[in-house]
Amino acid sequence: MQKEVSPIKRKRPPTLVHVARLAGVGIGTASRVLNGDGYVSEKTTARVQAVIDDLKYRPNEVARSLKVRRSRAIGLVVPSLEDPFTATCVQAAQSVIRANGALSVLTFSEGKNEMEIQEIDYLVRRQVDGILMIPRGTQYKQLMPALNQQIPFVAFDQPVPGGKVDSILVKNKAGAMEAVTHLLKHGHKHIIATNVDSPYTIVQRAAGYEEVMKNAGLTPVVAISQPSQQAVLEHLELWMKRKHPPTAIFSMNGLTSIYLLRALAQLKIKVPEQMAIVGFDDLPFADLLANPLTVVRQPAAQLGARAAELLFERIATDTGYTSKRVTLDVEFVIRNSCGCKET
Amino acid sequence: MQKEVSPIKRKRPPTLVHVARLAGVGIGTASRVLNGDGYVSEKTTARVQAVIDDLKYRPNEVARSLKVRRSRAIGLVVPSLEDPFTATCVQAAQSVIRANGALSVLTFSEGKNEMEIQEIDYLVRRQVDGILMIPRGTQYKQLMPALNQQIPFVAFDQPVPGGKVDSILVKNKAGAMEAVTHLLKHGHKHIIATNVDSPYTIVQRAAGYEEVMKNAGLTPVVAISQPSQQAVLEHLELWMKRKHPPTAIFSMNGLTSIYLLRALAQLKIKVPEQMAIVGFDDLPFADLLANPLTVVRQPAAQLGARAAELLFERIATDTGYTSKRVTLDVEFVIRNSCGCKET
DNA sequence: CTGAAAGCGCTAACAA
DNA sequence: TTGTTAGCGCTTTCAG
Repeated sequence: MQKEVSPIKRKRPPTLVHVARLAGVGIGTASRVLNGDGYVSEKTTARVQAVIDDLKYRPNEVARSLKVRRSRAIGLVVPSLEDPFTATCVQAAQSVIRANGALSVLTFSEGKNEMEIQEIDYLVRRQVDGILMIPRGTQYKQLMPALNQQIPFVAFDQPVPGGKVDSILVKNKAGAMEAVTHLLKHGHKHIIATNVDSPYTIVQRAAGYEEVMKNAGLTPVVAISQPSQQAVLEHLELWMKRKHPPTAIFSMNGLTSIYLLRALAQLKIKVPEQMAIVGFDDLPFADLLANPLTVVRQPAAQLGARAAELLFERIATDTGYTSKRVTLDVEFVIRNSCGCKET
Repeated sequence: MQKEVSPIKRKRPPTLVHVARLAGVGIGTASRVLNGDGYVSEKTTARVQAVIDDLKYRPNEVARSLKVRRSRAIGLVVPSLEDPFTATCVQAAQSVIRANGALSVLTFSEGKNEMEIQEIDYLVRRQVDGILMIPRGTQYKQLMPALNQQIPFVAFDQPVPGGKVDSILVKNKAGAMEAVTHLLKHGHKHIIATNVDSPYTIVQRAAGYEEVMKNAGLTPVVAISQPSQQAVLEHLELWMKRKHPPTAIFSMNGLTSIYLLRALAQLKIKVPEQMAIVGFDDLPFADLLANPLTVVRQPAAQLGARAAELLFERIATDTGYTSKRVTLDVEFVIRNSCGCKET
């Protein structure tokens, strides 16, 4: 008899063997009624089922996973839940994961490259059936070794550069162009684009901004600050001291918009009279802000859901790695920080 | 030889057996170097390690879990990530879970009782080592059968009524009392308390409200609306038509505050001049709102972290079920929706 | 120090 | 239809 070593003294839960014995059938038969497949006579089924109910038997999914070499678990790695945008994506992804009978294993990368690979590695050891991730710097060459067991993978929000990886993205550049064009219509000449960080999506948005500015014969200015309230404030003060201070700002993500709005309030710069703002990424209660923000809204829920769906498709067909790219439309939501009257 | 049945055609990743064979050692020895325990000579260790690196071998955690009967996974069930409060709790809990070398399995109950039990049942089958949950109606009698394998369990934000369950809570009643007392100081006589839902926490807050009102010789009015913008608006319209319309509202949770602020804006009721507001639960950008909200702030991150810590403590000591209750302090944050000048 | 062997709980042949 | 058997990949005695 095996001696109990762990500090866990609880008695062991019933197994299929117990069920089979009590029902007076073979373990194979018990398994069959459990899974509802194979041929089992009605009476046997009933008898086994009775024992299962009686014992409150719960099949051990870990054992099942080991045997069938599929865990029915999906790994989900995102930078953090701080950004409501991410929370929405995760929630939507989890719904489709759960609907597929799988469970989602949630992990955070803090947007750090090392953590991204480390977490993937961890998930691979846990034998997840697939991984969904918002990458923030992971390159194809780093991803592949981590995925050496050839686990289906889908990136969303940002792609993994350098190789064949499926990704679900939004129209970053087009959205940015629409935003900046709108500002142009309001007659602004000195528009700067800013952000607190500069991953892929921001680069795309900045490109859209630059293109529109150049086409209009204006000089684009992209300013990236440190991600802190203080840094954004200082940055803003500097800009205002210039010969031609900006009259409009294109804020390239949600968090940046927040910092900016605070900084503007501190410097008592009126929005939109003294400074027009258009942001990329909507905020939860943007309509209730002192300056209702005009934004390019990303379809966050759709993004997460589509990513999960694509992953399951890959798992089902086992198509190996492809580089399918789905690009979702964004929506321009006019409130009044851009100078438009509120509707 | 086993025929491959699943649609998965990928070749199987290396196992410990492969490692052992290639290193010319026994499988037990390979396992020992893998886990760094037991006595293994330096040279053997080196040899095995070399093969591991070479093969890019990744230990199969599922097999390990089955063998040692511990999964190093913690189940996390929350209503949804919609509320930023929950997102913060989850994020904090995940951090301590990950720091303990475990992974977190995230699941949503949508606040529905059936789903809560169903998800727990599911997690139990997956052999999680413990469960962390924000219960929304689950009773002790329902929880226990679901947990029949005696898995450590900690509730947070809300307790599980009717039995011995550890829980981490916040001072709902005291916080509410502070909020209402503050409103009283501003001279209000007609203060109503409202919410869009009425689970445990709200009942506690309402109790605090009622106590303060009664002590002040005033009549408490608790109004619960349907959880929709429209319903809240209609409710508000009705109140305003009364003989003595409220001059102040105690909004008992974050989402309700949002709905209320919108309704107030639509009816063009000025905050705080015509209507003072104090909310329970802070909002992410409450300071940037048109009416910076005075709130009772809950220590969301601490709540999630403490819950996870308590769970690991229970797992380590396997103390069985107790009914430890930790009650965290809340913080009263004065902005200006209550009538105070902004600082 | 190291190898062999016995399972963890379950599924999927394969016989009966 | 049903019972038996052989593992899934790993840890942990138990001998050597």
